[in-house]
Amino acid sequence: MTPLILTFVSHFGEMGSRWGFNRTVGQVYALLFVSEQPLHADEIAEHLSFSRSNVSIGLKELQGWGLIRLTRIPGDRREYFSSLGDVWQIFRVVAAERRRREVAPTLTVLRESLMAPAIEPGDKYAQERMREMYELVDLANTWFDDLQRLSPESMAQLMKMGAKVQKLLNAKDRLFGAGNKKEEE
Amino acid sequence: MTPLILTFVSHFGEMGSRWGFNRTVGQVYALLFVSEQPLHADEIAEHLSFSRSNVSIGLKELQGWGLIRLTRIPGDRREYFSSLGDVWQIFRVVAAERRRREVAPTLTVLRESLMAPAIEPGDKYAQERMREMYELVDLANTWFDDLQRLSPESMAQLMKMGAKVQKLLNAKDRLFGAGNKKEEE
DNA sequence: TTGAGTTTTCAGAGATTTCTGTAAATTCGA
DNA sequence: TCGAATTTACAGAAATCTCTGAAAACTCAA
Repeated sequence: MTPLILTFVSHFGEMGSRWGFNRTVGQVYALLFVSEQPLHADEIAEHLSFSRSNVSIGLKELQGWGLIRLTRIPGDRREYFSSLGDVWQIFRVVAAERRRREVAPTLTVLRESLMAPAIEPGDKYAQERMREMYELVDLANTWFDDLQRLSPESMAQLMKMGAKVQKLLNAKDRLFGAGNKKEEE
Repeated sequence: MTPLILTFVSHFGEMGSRWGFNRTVGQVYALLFVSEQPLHADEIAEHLSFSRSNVSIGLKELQGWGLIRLTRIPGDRREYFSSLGDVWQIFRVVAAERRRREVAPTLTVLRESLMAPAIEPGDKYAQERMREMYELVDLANTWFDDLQRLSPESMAQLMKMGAKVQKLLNAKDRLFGAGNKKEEE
């Protein structure tokens, strides 16, 4: 590995834990991301100085995330892996997976807590706060889910607009009427 | 603690690790979030069966995040804490903090790697991939930063619109011309 | 300034997560 | 079916993270 790649790979190892996977997984992914050719497990283990089995587990997890692709090379029995090609697709996969792991369970608990009867004193206030949280998280979650259906081009356009989207919303209100809830939902 | 609150608090403990803080911190925050009155450290320690010092550290971290507020009650020397009132504000704080902790360091490493000369074979390809990643992460990061300046009302309006924002973008292009890059950047 | 009430610090115990090496399982050509 | 190449499972070692209890530090009224 070149020093340039080493820096990148190490950083991804450190950040990995913040992103929901461990150091090994982060480094394996980073290495595949910047590799022009697909790599097999032994190459990866050697480059990163990890045990072969550790790499094996990491590769399995990355396949679980859907972030790497298995490639077979004719005449070679080993399994070769490469990263997903398009960064937008990676973005989508990671966002979807994090929603599934971080957000969905919380929504379930909140929903169940809101359905439960408020028996003891304090429950009613607690449920009010939980409802606020539920509504916001649900809204944001659905929104991201919607957005990821947009093409990369549309996403980029929207993002570049940044807060100017506000102006567009105002313009829309002027044109079509702000009070028309049907239009919005 | 009532069973309802207990469920909520436990869940936040479990999820805490996914959200960048540990079980103690998650539970302390959850408890404060659903408490009508501010609580002091001993109450929290007793409710959650944590050691007093553990709670102290947790409270400090939450103050670091800016998620709780210290309230002094006249005639009582103890420090009382309460959660931020508005869920939108909480959302903003958490999003900003995660960008700072998770995204900013990655952008720095990527930027530095892109500035470095590509010496060895493979570096050039690696830098190409890093550039793609940098551009996307930077764009998304700036976008979130922009968005959080919107009022909760505007945010809610935007979110409820979901993918329909696409239509608005198309309408804008028809009205003002799609090729006008100046408008978009 | 004192001292009771309160908060913070921190070393080490305990728990959890990560990683390795070995062994078992799988795959596939012959 | 056999056996060589490869992948996977898993028990325990190593590393890391979390939590506690005791003691130090701080705060404020008297």
